[in-house]
Amino acid sequence: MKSSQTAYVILGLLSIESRQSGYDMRRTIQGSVGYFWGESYGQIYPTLRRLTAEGLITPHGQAAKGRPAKGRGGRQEYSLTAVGHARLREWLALPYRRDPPRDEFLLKLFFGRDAGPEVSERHLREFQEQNRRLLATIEEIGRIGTEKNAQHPHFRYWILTLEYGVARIRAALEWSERAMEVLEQMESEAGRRAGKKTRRPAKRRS
Amino acid sequence: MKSSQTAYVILGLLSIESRQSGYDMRRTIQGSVGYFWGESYGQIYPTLRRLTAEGLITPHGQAAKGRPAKGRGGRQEYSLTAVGHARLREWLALPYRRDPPRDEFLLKLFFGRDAGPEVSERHLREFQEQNRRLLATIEEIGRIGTEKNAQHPHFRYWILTLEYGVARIRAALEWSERAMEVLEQMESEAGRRAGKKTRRPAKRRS
DNA sequence: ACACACATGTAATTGGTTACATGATTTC
DNA sequence: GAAATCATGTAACCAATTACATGTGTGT
Repeated sequence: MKSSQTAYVILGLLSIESRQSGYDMRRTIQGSVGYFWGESYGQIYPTLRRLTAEGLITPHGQAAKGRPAKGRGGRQEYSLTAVGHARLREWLALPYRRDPPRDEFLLKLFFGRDAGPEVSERHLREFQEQNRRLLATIEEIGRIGTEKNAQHPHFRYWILTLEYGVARIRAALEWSERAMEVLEQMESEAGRRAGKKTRRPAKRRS
Repeated sequence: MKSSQTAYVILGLLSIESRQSGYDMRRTIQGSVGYFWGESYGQIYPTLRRLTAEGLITPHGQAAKGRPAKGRGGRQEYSLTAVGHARLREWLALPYRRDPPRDEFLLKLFFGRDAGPEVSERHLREFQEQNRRLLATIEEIGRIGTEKNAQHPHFRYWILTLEYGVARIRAALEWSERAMEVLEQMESEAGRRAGKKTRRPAKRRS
């Protein structure tokens, strides 16, 4: 009845392309919505079963009877049923729920003064690198997607989400430049206060 | 030993201001880091106990012996211990972990074509309103914070996080303007294809 | 008298990650 | 024949939300 978000990702993916296995889905997710959504196998496989039991998707081929059938041949593909498709559309029309925000980077920055500016600076640098990598990834996704899917009816929705990702990351990077200056400023102040020998605030012990 | 993030929020809050109760903390969180962090009572109170047991915080006053002591007088305040403070600093120095991203708004937009542009437009409009409200909130937090805390040693870290929030939201709003145009464009195309009588794509039933 | 804000907590449930286990097939 | 990749799954754990339960003091 009340399906998790994972279920809808699966339905959505199958609505775009039939005959995907759990393994496929995970890879598709990483290569398309990866920058704003993630799923683990531990979540995908059980959900696949549940959706099958509920009749929202159907397995293909000999249909999963008997043992799990491991190994490369053990591949089990699924497709959407009409019911599943209807269910997806229902869900799409429902207001999205915004999940409680949790950003540990910001949390550490917020409490950062206790650790001294060098620590925050380190986190910030990591943040920048991460965002640059992410930007590269998104742009790559966009490039590949445009090459081979420009005709696809979903295409325009896809670029919308991509563009949002790009906008968000660019904003983060711009902010991070300014933030870095602030932190460097604070460090040099701390250094001056501490005298010439060390630029560390006195606190440090071994 | 391995403490949840909630534990560190508590330690952090107490490092800034002592003698807070669980109730206080929740309100403080909402009024300061609320736009990037949330906590529920169901998480705070158990954690408070655990942290007390581990000696990272101490209860004040008659110290929590006997019954829970409900009602307005039942207020139990806590402060950081030296160990707790050390632990906070340790955690601050550790690399932040980035939690798996999950944005249902983007997910629905990504799969949006199945529901037609009107649906996505509705979500987008909600998204805009939400972000405008959030922007107002953050700016309010910033205003109040600047008025009464400009001297506070943590102040510069706080504005950094606030500014990030503002930057992120502004980017979201700018993007949303462009996105709205795209969706409207799609709608008018769909309307044209469907003839003069209705501007809805044929799909609709009921 | 009533509503509201203060104040603390528990139980049930969910949603999810991580680590593990297994094994086939391709490629080098 | 070793390593990488394809492929499926389970068990243990954990973090967190939600809904509930309880009760006091203050302001109108």
